[in-house]
Amino acid sequence: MNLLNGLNPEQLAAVTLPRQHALILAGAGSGKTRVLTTRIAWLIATNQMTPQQVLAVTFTNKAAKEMMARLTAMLPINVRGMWIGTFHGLCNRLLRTHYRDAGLPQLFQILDSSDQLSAIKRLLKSLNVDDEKYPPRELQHFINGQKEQGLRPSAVEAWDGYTKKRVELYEAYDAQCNKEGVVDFSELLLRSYELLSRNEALRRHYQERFRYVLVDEFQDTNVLQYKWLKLLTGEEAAMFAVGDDDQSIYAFRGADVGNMRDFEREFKVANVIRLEQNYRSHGNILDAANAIIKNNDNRLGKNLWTDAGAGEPIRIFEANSDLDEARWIVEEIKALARDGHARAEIALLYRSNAQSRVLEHALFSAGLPYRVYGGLRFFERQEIKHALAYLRLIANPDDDTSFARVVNFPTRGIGARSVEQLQDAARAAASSMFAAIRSVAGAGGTKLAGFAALIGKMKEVAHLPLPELVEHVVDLSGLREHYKADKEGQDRLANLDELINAATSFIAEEGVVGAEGELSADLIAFLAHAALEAGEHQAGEGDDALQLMTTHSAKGLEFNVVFLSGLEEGLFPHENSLVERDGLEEERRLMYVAVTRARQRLYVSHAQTRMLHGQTRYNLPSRFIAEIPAGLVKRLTPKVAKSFGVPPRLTLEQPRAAYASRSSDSGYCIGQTVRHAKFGEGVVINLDGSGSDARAQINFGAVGMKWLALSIAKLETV
DNA sequence: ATAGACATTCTTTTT
DNA sequence: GAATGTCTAT
Repeated sequence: MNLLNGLNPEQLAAVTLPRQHALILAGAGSGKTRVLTTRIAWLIATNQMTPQQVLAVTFTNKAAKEMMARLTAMLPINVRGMWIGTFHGLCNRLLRTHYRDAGLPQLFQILDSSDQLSAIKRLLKSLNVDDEKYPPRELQHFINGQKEQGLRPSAVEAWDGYTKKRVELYEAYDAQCNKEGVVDFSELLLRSYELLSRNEALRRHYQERFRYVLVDEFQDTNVLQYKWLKLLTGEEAAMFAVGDDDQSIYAFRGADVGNMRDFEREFKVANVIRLEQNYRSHGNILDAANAIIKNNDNRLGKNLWTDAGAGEPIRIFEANSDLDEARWIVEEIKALARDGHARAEIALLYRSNAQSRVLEHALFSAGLPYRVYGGLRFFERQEIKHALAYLRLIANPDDDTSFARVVNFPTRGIGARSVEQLQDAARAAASSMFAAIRSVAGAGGTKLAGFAALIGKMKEVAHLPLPELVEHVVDLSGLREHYKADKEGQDRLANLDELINAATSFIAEEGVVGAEGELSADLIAFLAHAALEAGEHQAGEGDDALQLMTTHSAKGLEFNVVFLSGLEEGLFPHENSLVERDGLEEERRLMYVAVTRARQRLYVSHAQTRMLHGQTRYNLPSRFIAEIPAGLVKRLTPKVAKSFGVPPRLTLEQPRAAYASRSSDSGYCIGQTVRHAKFGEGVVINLDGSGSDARAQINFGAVGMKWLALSIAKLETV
């Protein structure tokens, strides 16, 4: 059968496995996605199952899409109706179908992480809880952590008062969500898990339906996801789990590699298939990756090999500063481009998003086109979130998070005072803020009624096709006018137009056909889409641009050339990881993932000094560099060694003249006395940045030491 | 009620 | 360096 052509023996064994539980340990670049999709295609093509009988779960929308695209290419089937998707996407589908049984309103809305955070802040405020003692972020982490283990408040073990209080808050948070008809990400999972475990008929239905359950990136599943999979697999279906323990890099958000061992044991997996032949990288790169990961103790064990040649050595570069590093990368890229490398085949990877700035700056000045992945997503931009909040209120006026977001944006004379009154009224009536509007009297009440009328007006056009509805909402809400008046609002205006486009293409791609209700089903689907797929909705997709991203988001991708920058202690491995349990091992796996992204050439660089959080840091080279065998390495020295001069380090021993030169453009110099309206007299002890970014550290004596932005702080010279 | 000035805080990774 | 929060002047 030609589907199976070109598979190696292990891949073939995995693809054609009989209907039994299986664990596939798939190393980086070993053709994991191919195995997964070919297996589905093979099972269908050989009539072992119908397309309806498969459940395939991935972590990212990208992976799900790719799977569907490949399947379409292999088989003449319509993948639209198949249960292939992310955990969250599939749970959403489940809950939309069985909303009543799940105890949810039909039009429940999904909170993304930032919505969740503001919901928590609102909760703490309404309960008068000290947010110093219970930081919202920390509480969010706590709540999600419990949910990801499948624990409702009543099931959480709390021994100390602090935890008890947090559990209480968890309970109150859940109550608030229920009242408002919203669910957060982890709730999607937990809610559908509970739905299926409590409702026997429903569980049977799905267990009988799915004969094959396939899971991608199994090493990234958390406890709840594993339980969810177990439930759906039931007694009859066979679970096919593909994963790589060496690429487990999401423990920080609850992923539990232990699931791989548990799965093997609990499902009595008879044979574990290892895919160890790598089709991606040259030998040296693979050897380096193997050497690095060998330093981890907790491994299931596996060694990648390739029959491609050794290839090029790994190039290591030490820069004086982060700026230097960026400029060096630019020079190398220019040289690569001259040799005919496509820019899109070159990736710049870094550990944390903050590091992209310097690189972007250097690329921009050099006129090299680039594309940054991650960072601010389209649906996370404030103007988009505002527009979506209006749309959500149309669907569900009880969504207080959305309500609070836009009740006074654009400003319409409803201040903090009125909102507070409204919140009190809502609490007294145990209703949503929207429902409590009528009970607020006075001027504030009139304004609020006006807002309610505005939402009402939007509802009147809700039957229109989605793109038109969005357009009306953008206009009626006053968002368009507001950003038009804002001199820096042009980008935001463009994004709002882009939202209308997004609605158009959403309808074209996955529009619900013929839905003619008072509220379009398209709207609900679109809102879910916006929350679940924050979206790679970025320009420049097709261009030949350099690829910039974090090492995390590079997982699953590959490039001919990879630059791995900022390989410094404290940065990579990240300093926070050193105090976390098994943190260093996770960092090392991340390094392993990063290295194995490269096909032909790998650069590794680090800098002696780096600006971070507005401070200069002096970092040692990362321990991971030392873990690469010397025989695989070529150390590079700058071609024009002295041309990238770094400013001299400031030390007390240096003569005053050194300071004078640094200070020239800010108008201040070190040692100068200044007066601040509030802090009084002080002495400049350090200067930093230039132009509008210039800052000064000033010692105000008894008042203390302050860093002030010179463009903002009004300083008098004395 | 609102806008703007300013300080403080918090920085890993993200479905 | 950003994003958020707080304070002050209008």
